[in-house]
Amino acid sequence: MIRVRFAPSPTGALHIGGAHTALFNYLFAKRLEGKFILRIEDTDKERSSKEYEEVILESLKWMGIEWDEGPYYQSQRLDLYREKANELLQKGLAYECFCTPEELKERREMMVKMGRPPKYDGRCRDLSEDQKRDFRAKGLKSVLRIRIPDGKSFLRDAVKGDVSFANDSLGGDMVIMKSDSYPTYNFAVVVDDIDMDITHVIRGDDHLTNTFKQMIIYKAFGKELPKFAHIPLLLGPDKAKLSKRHGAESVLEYKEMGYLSDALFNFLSLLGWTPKEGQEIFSRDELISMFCLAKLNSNPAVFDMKRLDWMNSQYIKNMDDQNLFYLAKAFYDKAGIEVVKDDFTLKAINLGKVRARTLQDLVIGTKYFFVEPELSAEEMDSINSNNSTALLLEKFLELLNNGYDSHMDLENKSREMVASLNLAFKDLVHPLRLLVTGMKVGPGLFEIVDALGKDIVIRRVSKFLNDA
RNA sequence: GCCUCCAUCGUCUAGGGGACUAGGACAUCGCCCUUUCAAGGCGGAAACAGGGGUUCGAAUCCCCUUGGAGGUACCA
Repeated sequence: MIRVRFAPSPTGALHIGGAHTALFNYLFAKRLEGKFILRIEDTDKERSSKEYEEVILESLKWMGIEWDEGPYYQSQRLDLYREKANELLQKGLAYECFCTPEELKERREMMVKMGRPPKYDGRCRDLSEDQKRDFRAKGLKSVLRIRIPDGKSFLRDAVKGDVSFANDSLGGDMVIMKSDSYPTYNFAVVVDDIDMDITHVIRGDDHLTNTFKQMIIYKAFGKELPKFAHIPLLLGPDKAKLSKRHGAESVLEYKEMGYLSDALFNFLSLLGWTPKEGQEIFSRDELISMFCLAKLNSNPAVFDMKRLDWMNSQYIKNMDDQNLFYLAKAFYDKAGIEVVKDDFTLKAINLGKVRARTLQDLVIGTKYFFVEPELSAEEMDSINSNNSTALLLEKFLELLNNGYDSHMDLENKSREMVASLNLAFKDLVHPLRLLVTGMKVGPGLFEIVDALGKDIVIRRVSKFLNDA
């Protein structure tokens, strides 16, 4: 049974990079009918918060990344880590260290200054019982460090291929239990991954060094390694690791901007992976059925908003009007526009969806269906500047009152009318559009008029004619 | 500094020794359509970082250089 995990730490919202990692874990698990486990890594007492944790769960749900097990909380598994750490202590594979953070920092800086790589010097490796007693008597708290053996470690990574790493450059014997008797990240991860029978660890490239540290811990426990897959990081336009500096980065922010979960899911899947040449739009099921770890790219990808916009617009324009309504409802609400699901609203959505990149765009582009447009003085002037406008509008209202079969029919009748007056068609269309929608751009005018209905159009046009 | 990873159009990528005149998509430009803006259709411009090898033959394999990224904590 394949078992993978996504293990965010609740020290911030779920960001796009995290979602990308979660997504690949999810696709992999689904493809091989395995389990996707969610684990909250909240061993940083200072920075972890319940709020962030909730945001992460909500983000995953919105993305449609459902977990099969968990969430497990590391903060509730402290006894296990202590027990396992003690095991290593008993075996002599770990030892107590009384160096203070200040001392360590000082020594590190010194080493860097001397042009040497910063590394713990192992001075507490072989303390005598007397020495330890002295330290404790002075009130010093100890951490537990694991001994890092000499030599080189080899990793067969599912996406990177073979990587080797000298244990010597791992930074010296590493801390596994902090002085507050909480486990460190690397230790808790390994204890949990072993305990939870994780078979494949799929995580960001930035963990590559951690993997080599963790391999030491696996070895200390005499456990088999899971398969590792380090997927490339997502980059911002400046090619640096995607972060807050690049603007929107949290998953929920994309939701609020009006991106569809399906579109983001699709878009993120194609960052670092090509399921099939010549196709860009894939359903979740297609992505799951085609997923293959070995086909992931090993080079990092830039997160391109323009491409996301395009993909989102594809999903919007191909979605049926009813479903789009359900998704857009929240955005109308937020804009203070009251909408109900009726033919009128669905027609508005149908006309608007072709030119919307986001749900926000859709709301802006269909607002005039629900709210009387307001024209600026400048726009009024532009309408008034042509002295045949009033005549054209009056004639148009007559046509409208006389009835028509379809928007095509109405358009033909309008063209004939304008031609009979020897005037230009655009002199009718542009002012009419502005009066009816308050905008200079949008769907076909006669489709709008038809969808809006006679009453609304007559009201908006007459208001202008009467004021003039 | 040291360690590790990475390197094809601006961006996402196809490519795993000859099918490459390097293909597709987004973005961009032009044209068509047209009452506008989109959408759609058609077309254009646009890349193998550089240098050495290996080979009859290299975008593809190896090495070096350069560039970029990540890591280097009692953070995760």
